[in-house]
Amino acid sequence: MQRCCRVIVSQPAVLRPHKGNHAASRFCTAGFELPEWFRNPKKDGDSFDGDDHDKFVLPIKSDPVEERSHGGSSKPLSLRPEAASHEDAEFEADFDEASRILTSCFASPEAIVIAMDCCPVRVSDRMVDKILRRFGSDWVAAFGFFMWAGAQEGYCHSADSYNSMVDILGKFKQFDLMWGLITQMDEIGGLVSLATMTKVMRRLAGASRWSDAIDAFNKMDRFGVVKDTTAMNVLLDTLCKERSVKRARGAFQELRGSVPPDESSFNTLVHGWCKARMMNEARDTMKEMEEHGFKPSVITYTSLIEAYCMEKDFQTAYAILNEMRSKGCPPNVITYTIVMHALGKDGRTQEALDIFDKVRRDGCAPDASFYNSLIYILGRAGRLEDANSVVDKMSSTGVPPTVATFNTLISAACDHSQAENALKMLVRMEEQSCKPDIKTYTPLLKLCCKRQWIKVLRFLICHMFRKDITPDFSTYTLLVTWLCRNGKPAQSCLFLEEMVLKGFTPKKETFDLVVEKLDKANLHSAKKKVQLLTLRAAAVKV
DNA sequence: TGAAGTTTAA
Repeated sequence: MQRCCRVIVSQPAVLRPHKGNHAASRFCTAGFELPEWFRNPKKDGDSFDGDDHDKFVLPIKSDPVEERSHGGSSKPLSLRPEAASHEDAEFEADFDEASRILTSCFASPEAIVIAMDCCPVRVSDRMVDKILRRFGSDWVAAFGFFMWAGAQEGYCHSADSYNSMVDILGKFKQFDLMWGLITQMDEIGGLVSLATMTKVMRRLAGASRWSDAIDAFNKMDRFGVVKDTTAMNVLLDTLCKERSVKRARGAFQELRGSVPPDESSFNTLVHGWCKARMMNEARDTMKEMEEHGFKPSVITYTSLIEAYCMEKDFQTAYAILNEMRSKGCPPNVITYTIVMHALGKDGRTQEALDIFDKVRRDGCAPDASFYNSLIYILGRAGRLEDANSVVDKMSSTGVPPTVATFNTLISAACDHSQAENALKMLVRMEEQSCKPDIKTYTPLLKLCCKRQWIKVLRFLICHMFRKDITPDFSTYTLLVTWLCRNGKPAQSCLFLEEMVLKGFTPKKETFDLVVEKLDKANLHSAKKKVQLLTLRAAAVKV
């Protein structure tokens, strides 16, 4: 078992929110306005880069730039909108306190339990849910809190909380701990459900432990979860999505005697073959499907079309579209989205836009994903104005923009160096109560690294934290590598440290790059630190 | 997150 995987090293304050939350408040006001220094980066000699070349920490006491932009008012900015009620205020205060403790560095979940014992935080389902969401990328913190909460008098974890925790442990490959939790859920009685086992199977397969995923399916009736068609389909889908369609077929052949397949079982397999570009097998499965009395549906054909689109074989894709129409199984928005998107990606912009007319001719209503794809294509083609006007069209046709809409626009703006427009989009999201996700920030973070806008970067990370979004593995990798490549090895190093502390294992190339750049910059002590981290990360991996 | 589609990214 791998409990004490974290080591105590000095905490890089890259994401340190304690005191932290309050530091965040200076950046992230309730209404979220762009700071003055962002709008006028060069004013008063202030640049995006700003200060803090090596000390890349959140401002704790005061930030003159921020104060200036708010008229130097001494009133501290509030962290969040006024709490709706007294209970809400108490909840938020407790949440901040728990969050503060969890953000300190602990060697093990047990150490967190001890630390938490000294604090008077009130536990509730809501609290556990929010903590697990915020610390979903820090399994030691999440699990420590979870254990502590479970031991509080008068409180029992809900099945949902258990499931979230199972998922987090699985995400970090803490499979022993994960199974321990499942046993606990089973002992309490009736808490293990298909939802739980779905997470288990997906995380195991995601870690390339396909046979363990199949074993998990096989033994799930021991926990009172029925091995029915729905459950089998989850297993098949998991194996297909996690790069093992052959194992999916194997499992299917073994199970079909005891579990009756349905239309989705076959569609799942067809899709699996298509994703693996094994078209003969896909066609064979379609035949088999018909022998079982299931006619191939829009879903089946759409999978085929997608595979041909990925191959850029648009001729065949068009031929299948016609075949579908003639067979009385007309394509739908999803089918068209796939074709349009692939055309756009291939640079065939006009042909892609023609699909829009086809959709209307076929009388099928565009949905948000379809529009999002259209926006993506326009953005890629540099037609940002047009892309923005699609959003207006969406709203006018009763299809509200989604996170992906904004993310696509932000990404397009960043790609065309329109940083301010991208940032304004964040404001628009806030205005429209559209919750950002990690994909919202990635292009912005990358742009900041490229431009060496350390201050904006810090601002964004703060903003993310307030939204309960923490960098994932690829975001950390992006931050580390792009900062390194752009002459900010010291800051890059801090993110690398943070990344390891959160339980992520950076790739060897990432370490090598940082060491190389630190060396070139004569930052020897930082280099030594990174070399130590490399060893520790390797130890964690075992 | 999951029987098909959109946004990040090396």
